Amino acid sequence: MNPADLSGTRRLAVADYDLDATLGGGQAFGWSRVGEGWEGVVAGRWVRIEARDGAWTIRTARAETDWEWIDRYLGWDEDLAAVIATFPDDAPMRDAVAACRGLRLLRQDPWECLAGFICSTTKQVVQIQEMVALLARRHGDPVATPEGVAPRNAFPRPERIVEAGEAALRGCKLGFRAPYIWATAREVAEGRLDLDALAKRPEDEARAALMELPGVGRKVADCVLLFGLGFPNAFPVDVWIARALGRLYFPRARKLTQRRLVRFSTTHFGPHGGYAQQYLFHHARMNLGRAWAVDSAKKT
DNA sequence: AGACAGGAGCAGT
DNA sequence: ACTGCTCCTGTC
Repeated sequence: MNPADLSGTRRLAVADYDLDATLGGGQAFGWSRVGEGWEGVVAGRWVRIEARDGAWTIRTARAETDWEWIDRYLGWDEDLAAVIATFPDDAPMRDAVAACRGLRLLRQDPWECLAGFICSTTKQVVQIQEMVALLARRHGDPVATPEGVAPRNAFPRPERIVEAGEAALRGCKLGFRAPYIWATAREVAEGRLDLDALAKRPEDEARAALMELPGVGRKVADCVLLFGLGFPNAFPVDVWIARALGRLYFPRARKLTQRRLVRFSTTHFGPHGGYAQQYLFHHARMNLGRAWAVDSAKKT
């Protein structure tokens, strides 16, 4: 290797992992498709991942001796077959698994995950990505990038969000979410909420603590529990899931309350309900489409 | 061009 | 417990 090239490169064989669905499917908002790969910032490091014929190339700006940070984030060594085996054996799940096999759950930084999903309310993925990118560009700390790659910042830590102030956050197109993010960042920055500690608490307690935060309701809290804190049974019910569940499991129901869907989802889908949810969600969005979902919602 | 988007919080019933 | 309204901002 050229001694002037200080970047780290790692190659490994990964099976049963759909990188596009996982990084671009709406569970994380900081990734961009660049050429044949994905580029983002994980644990304060710029990283590029290319998947080709089951072989991955992971590239970093600096040489790395320890890859635990990215292994943990991607969770590629998780036994997907074992997870899928816990799903209920019904037609909707079989269809979703057949269509999306290889879709995975990421293990994100809890703060970045929380901030991202506060931004997500009443927004579509591309718009959330834009807000998150603006926040990073204007308020995040720079990370090292390889020669020839444009400078890039990490997602701002809570302290930087607090410093930025609400007006600057509105400038990042956060709209009415600006005061939510700001106040939540302050709770974390000033030590009143220890996000990492939530992972060790019972799910109900962790959820309740999250829902104390401004801008965090049940759905956002469940996203953070599932995508950031590692609670495998957390099951975010957004409009897509609500429509999909209604159509697939309650085709004759007159109306479905959020509460009823939450109760159904947390009991019916087993110990890895969150994983099952991601499959149903992605399948409904990618393979069935909006017309399918909306039509079903109206056809009460 | 008015509704709507991968919600939350609030008041009112 | 449920309904209805508002909160920014783009997009179709």
